[in-house]
Amino acid sequence: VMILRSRFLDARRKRRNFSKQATEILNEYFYSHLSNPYPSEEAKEELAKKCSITVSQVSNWFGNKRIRYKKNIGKFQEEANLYAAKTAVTAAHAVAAAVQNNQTNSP
Amino acid sequence: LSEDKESPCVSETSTPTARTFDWMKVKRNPPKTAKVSELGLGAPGGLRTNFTTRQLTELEKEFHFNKYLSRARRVEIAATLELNETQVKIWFQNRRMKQKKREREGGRLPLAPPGCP
DNA sequence: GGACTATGATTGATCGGCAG
DNA sequence: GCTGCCGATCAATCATAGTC
Repeated sequence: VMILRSRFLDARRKRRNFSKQATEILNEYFYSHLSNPYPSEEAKEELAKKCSITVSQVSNWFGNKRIRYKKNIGKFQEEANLYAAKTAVTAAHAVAAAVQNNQTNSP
Repeated sequence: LSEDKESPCVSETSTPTARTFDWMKVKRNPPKTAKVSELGLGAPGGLRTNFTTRQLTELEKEFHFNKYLSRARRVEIAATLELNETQVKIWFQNRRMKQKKREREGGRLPLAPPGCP
């Protein structure tokens, strides 16, 4: 068990946390699709663009998120409720806007 | 990009937030990388093998020469490095994907080379 | 200053689908 | 049928960033 974990790979792992807003966007998607948090390739590209990160990073984020979430659902409960409420509000606004728009131009 | 069919895979619990969906229950079968027979290596029977630096170096060298392995070559390498043919096969598979990923992501976006502490 | 946690990346191996 | 490959994902681990 010689600790040969050097793995000739060191300089590669210079991690940098994502920006607050990028994490915000990713979490919004994750919790609003909690029943199936598997973004399509297209969705990943869009998220990557919005977050200013690569598609691979989006994949890594979702991979880690899914695993860690199911590993300890309780720990994410608070976060889940937070984003659930957030998306509910935006959804309500969308509906309101749609209704308004429907009234203004209905034949 | 915002459609979402409330999938038919829910499995219970009333609280709207604590529902458990099928993806949360997915469990992978443990690796079969255990030749429990012979070799008293006390192999539990399902552990992610840690490749040694020597093995990785050799595999990498071979990959540089051939992206794909012939059956014969695979057998040869597996024997030399004391690995399963499957492990060698999988390693090459993963290595190819890794290569593709790097090429495709070759040079783009996020760039912040020098100092920024 | 170091223990402890959060988080992004890596990677051996699995899963489902397709081709030969 | 069976086997290899691909693409996506899993699951465990690594190494660093952040917190206290």
